[in-house]
Amino acid sequence: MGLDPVIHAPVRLQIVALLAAAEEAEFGFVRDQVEVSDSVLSKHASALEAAGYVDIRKGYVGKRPRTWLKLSAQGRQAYRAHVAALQAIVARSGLRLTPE
Amino acid sequence: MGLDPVIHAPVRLQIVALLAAAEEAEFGFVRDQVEVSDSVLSKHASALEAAGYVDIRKGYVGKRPRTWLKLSAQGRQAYRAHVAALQAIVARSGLRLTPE
DNA sequence: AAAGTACTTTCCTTCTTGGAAAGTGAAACC
DNA sequence: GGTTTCACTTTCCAAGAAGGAAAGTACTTT
Repeated sequence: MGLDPVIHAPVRLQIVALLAAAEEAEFGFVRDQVEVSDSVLSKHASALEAAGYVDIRKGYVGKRPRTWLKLSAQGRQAYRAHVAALQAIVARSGLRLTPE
Repeated sequence: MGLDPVIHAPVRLQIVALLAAAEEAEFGFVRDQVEVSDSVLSKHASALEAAGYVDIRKGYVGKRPRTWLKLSAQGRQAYRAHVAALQAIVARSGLRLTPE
């Protein structure tokens, strides 16, 4: 039916949509935007990485560790396909998922 | 975050979107469109009814029993809100969930 | 009486999630 | 040097969701 089970969970949809908008996002930024705990984001990020949808990069800001997340090409494509599937479902109802 | 957990599950989203398009739909029609078994549709329909989102009407066609499902006003509103929430999330990514 | 129709319910097993808390490794503080 | 803190990660656990299979229900049809 086209919906991607890896992306469909509410938290993951939010993470992926957020990442789709940016090149890369910091772990802490995503955590705050999506409003989840460290552990929950960490788990979802790992799951998305395992699926090949997200690349996790570790580095430093000054001397402090920092983690960045970004959508892989595969993740971007999967997200687009997922949104298209949502669109197809919602379009059946006559709604358009478009603002205003 | 606005997504309605009752509606969000893939099968339920499909059911609700389908019902949103019509006045009423027959059980068998919905089952075939959504491609689930009798038991799965029956359970989801009951869950949606318990949430107050769907009205289940039983009647006959000739002498054979038949069940119709329809979105309640509350269900329609919840669906609209859910779609708006999806829209809000997806819009962040720059996508629009609009066809073409 | 037996079989079929149109679902409904129960049973059971699996998957997913989330919160809480402990763990890790490096850096900063006293 | 020992203790905290920071930035996550992992483990533990308990709860809820979901689906398939199969049995059940209430009639009707053959």
